Amino acid sequence: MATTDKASPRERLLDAAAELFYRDGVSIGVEALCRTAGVSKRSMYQLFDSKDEVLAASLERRLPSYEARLTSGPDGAGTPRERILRVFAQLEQVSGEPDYRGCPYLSALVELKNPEHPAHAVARGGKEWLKGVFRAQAELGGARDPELLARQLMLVFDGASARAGARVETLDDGLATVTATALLDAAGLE
Amino acid sequence: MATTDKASPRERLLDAAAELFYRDGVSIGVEALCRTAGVSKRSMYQLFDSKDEVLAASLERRLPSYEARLTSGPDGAGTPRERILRVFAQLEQVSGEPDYRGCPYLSALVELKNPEHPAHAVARGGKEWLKGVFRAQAELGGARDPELLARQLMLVFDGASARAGARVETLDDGLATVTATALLDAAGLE
DNA sequence: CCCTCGATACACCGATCGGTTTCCCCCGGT
DNA sequence: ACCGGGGGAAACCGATCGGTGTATCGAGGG
Repeated sequence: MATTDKASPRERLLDAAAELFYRDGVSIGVEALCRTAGVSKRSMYQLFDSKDEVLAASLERRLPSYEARLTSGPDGAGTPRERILRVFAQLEQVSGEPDYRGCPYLSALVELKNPEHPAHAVARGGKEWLKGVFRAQAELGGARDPELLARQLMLVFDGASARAGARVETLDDGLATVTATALLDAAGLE
Repeated sequence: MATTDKASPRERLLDAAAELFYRDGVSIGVEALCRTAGVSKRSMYQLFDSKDEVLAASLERRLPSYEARLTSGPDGAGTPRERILRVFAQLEQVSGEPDYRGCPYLSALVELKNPEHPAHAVARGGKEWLKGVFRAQAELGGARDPELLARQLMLVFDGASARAGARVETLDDGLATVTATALLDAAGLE
């Protein structure tokens, strides 16, 4: 197993949590979590206060790689339009993988109806970050209303990831990029 | 209680299930469900084969009113553009209610990761119906690519409902209608 | 009047939930 | 060689999970 080899118990727990939480939803049991992480329940509970904290920490840990993947490409290069469209192209690409289940942060927000849940704030942060990226590029590109454009792009991004993850839509024909492009054009982005 | 008065056990169960499932997610227990429905577990299990079937049936039961609400307005009237935008206006309106938690069918699709779940098919049906409405109006309105436009509108609809339900976005300034309008224009709808 | 049938209450099933505690082993320090 | 402590295995906690078995009740129809 990839997550069972040599790594600190903390890392093994966080990796296993990210995977199981993503695949099976919030209903992972502590038992199953610790079993696949190769860590005893006792150790888990002295590393974290509760299962909820483990979930929050696991979402937080994935943030950097999540952000890196979405904004990947020839480093720092490209026009604002290209940078924005690259996010949607990445989404289209990853959504084709057979075990794709949608954006983990959106799933968390939908599943954790209680906004007080520690993981809820982390997920909100992830979403806020992406919106910030869109907004910054919208400003750079001279969009008429950068904030509005960023919010519109988030609708498309979350709608696309949710629908693709639920297998009621397919993105591999460029649906997301073509939709985003229409909005960029309408917003007057260069 | 609204759902506890006089109605068949079946109806009381279905109503309670719709409410609890929507408010608390898939994790409602059979015990709590039956308690709030005022129906004994024994009765529930001779009306339905399993809890999953109750959930599927409750989603199915709500379909007609769900469809009616989204397409409401001066009956049969309006241009295709107006008919489409009315759906988004309705979404914006209902999303303002304090206990709005997003489209129940999208939530079901996200929470029930297993596509074999009986409720999964029902939820897919609800989504397919709305897409069909969009497509039909897109054709009537002479859109360049009705199928594409319908899929784009679904992205916006689901993104908007998910984000509003998760309280990371607010629709009351017309975000959904303005975004849909941009896509209608880009698609060449009359 | 009685009898059946639908519905109820409630105990019960094994499994699992999140979380705690106990016991023991092993490893490092001296 | 000895001792201390951290971590793992597993028992244990009360609660709840989805689901069933049983006995009772009450209303309606012959």
